Amino acid sequence: MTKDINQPKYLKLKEYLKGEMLMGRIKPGEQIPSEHSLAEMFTISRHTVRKAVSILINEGYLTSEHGRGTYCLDRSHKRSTSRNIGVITTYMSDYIFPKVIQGIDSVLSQNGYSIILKNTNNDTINESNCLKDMLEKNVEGLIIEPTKSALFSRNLELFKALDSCGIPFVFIHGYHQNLEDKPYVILDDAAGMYSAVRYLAGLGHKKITGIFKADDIQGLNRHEGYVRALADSRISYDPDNVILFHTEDKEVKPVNFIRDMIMSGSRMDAVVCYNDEIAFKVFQLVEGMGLKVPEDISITGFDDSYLSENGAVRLTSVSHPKERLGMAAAELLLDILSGRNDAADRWQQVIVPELIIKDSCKKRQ
Amino acid sequence: MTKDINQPKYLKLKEYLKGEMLMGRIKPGEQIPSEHSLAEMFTISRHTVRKAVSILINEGYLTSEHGRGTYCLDRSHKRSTSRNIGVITTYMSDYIFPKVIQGIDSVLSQNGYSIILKNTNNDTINESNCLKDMLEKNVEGLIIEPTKSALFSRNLELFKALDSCGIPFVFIHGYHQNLEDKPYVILDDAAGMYSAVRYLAGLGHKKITGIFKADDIQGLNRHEGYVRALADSRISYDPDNVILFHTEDKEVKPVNFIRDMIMSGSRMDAVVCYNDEIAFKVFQLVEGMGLKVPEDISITGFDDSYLSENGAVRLTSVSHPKERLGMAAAELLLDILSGRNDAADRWQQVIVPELIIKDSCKKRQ
DNA sequence: GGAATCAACATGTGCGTACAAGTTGATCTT
DNA sequence: AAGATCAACTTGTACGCACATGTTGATTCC
Repeated sequence: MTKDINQPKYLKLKEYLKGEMLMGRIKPGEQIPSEHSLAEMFTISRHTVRKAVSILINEGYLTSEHGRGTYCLDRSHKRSTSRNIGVITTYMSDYIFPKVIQGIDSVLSQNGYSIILKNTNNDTINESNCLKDMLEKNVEGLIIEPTKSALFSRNLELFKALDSCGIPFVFIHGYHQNLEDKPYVILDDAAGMYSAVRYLAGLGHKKITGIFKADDIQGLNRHEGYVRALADSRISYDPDNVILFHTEDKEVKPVNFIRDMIMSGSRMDAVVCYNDEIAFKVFQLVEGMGLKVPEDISITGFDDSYLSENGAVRLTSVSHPKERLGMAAAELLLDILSGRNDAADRWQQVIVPELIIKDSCKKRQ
Repeated sequence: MTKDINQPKYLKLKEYLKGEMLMGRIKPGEQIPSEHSLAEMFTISRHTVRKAVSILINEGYLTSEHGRGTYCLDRSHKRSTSRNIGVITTYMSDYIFPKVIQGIDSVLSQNGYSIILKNTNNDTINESNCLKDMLEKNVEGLIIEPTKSALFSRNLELFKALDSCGIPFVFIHGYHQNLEDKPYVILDDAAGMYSAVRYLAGLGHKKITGIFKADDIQGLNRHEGYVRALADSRISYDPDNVILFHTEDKEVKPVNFIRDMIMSGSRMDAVVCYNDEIAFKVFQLVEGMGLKVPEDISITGFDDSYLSENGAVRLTSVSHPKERLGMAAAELLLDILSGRNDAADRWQQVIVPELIIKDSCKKRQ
């Protein structure tokens, strides 16, 4: 090991900095002196400092942040360079998915990443296969809409495998209850449903039927908001007035239930629905039975989708910032990837939706 | 994916050089122009050239030898069986995209492939970047919805590069006119529009306004079907009765035109629209002006999307087997990949759509 | 007390220059 | 003809300057 005294200056500086880091005198996360001060310290030009630093950035020792400074990186695991991010959704419908994926793509593609897309069709076994595929494909990170998130995840081992491979992941829309300490970006579903029910109560409605999805956490949270809003409105909770459905019977159970309730003569004042898809089905059913919305029955949806906008009656719905949600998840993942886990207070992001009042609710006569 | 036109100069040069190499205009082993001459060619400083070159050296594209020159490296060892298929669409909207991607995914995932998804936002420059990305990511094949397919493709070299890398691709929805010998799966757009116009003529309508997109081949073909149907119905073609629009003015031009025509007193009997999005906009405009659909004006859409189903009046539209189209493209690509190109007679698939008659057209009094 | 502003400082981009040092091929010398 | 020399090219190192752009925290203003 000959220490060539005639090394170029930029190599000398590079070796010095690398040595400081390898010996632990500069620790991961720590800021190194600014380019200007390094230039002064070594009596070389800033240009030469930048050359030394750029090599160390390329070798994965440093990272620099515009306007802030240059920082020592954690080199415990070497980075892969596939520049691919896996995205696992539950569905690829025209309902929420397109805008969310647009948001994700706009951020990722701008940062040179590509999306590998998979969907589970809300089936736990498919989720397991998707995760295995992603592990094989050496993606650099994952954005996951959890499947059947109301239940404890059966794929816990696979998520742990992601951890041990150093592949970070961000949940979107919800999270598994046994993975609640992981990063996620979700809506405040309870608050959204709360505002819808409070609004209907304020219009004088007493018998407010609720339709909720029972196999994902969004459904449970929306139900919780429903319960809280009833209590705060001094309306007693009636289990017979609540319909819980699963993915498998979403096409039939809600409408059958509402039809039976109306035909048996016990008509409700209003229906709050898990989402616009259900609300739209209920709307079509009610109008098909000769009743008028909102004159006879008020209806609210959730997600503020095209279904709430394009129909014969515009549905009052709870907003869903779909694109923003996707962008937030992508940005969070990129932050984690770049080692900026100082953003621990941004790991769990909850976006509060708003009630968008349109034409499907009316004061009770 | 927004393509920043204000890229730094060194990035522009980097992208240029990378593109030349990916397209095979600079071959492995070949020497690139000297730093001095590149600086002259791009009227930038040598310093900036060096910055661009140093990035490409780091990425493994180039190697430089002191005193001799800088040379293109062989990147062939990068290729392997990734089990990834690239999918490039024009948009990621909720309109047609979700069902097409569902169809593609259902076939590909069943065969163990994953989708790498990108979209061009119907911008040729973005298409170029998407193709370059895909070349780098060693996908095994590509499904491409062409961008601005009415024009000759400006990315011919990149498509040729795909060929020379042995990466097969299938066009969907349309094809570039200078790539018409490549495999594709498309709709018979002319036949679809023909049936809509013939139907309206059969209802007694004489003045049938047509709205067509002029920058993709679907629009041109639908226009052609319109022209043929008028001729076969013995209605003379009136250029003032036809509106052509581009991606960039789709939001304003069609509706403004129709509004002006109605306000100037020259009302049309019927409007055939490029797609349901336009038809829905026209529908909202017409009703907003106090006219009734279909009593006063008949309207047809195209694509048989949710927009034709959920509105106050169900729009008569031309079917679009979105999911089947995606599946057909994926199956064709898999056939080509497995070497079954004996199916040369299946390389160009044209699916004939049908007119779906609903409630937005009526016999002329 | 909170919002807006701004100066100081960080990195990023880009130009100019100069000279060092390795390679090549033509020319000169013997 | 063989070897030395040298001019003309290449890339490598190093300096200087200017301005753009992003971040931060102190200050000011309402």
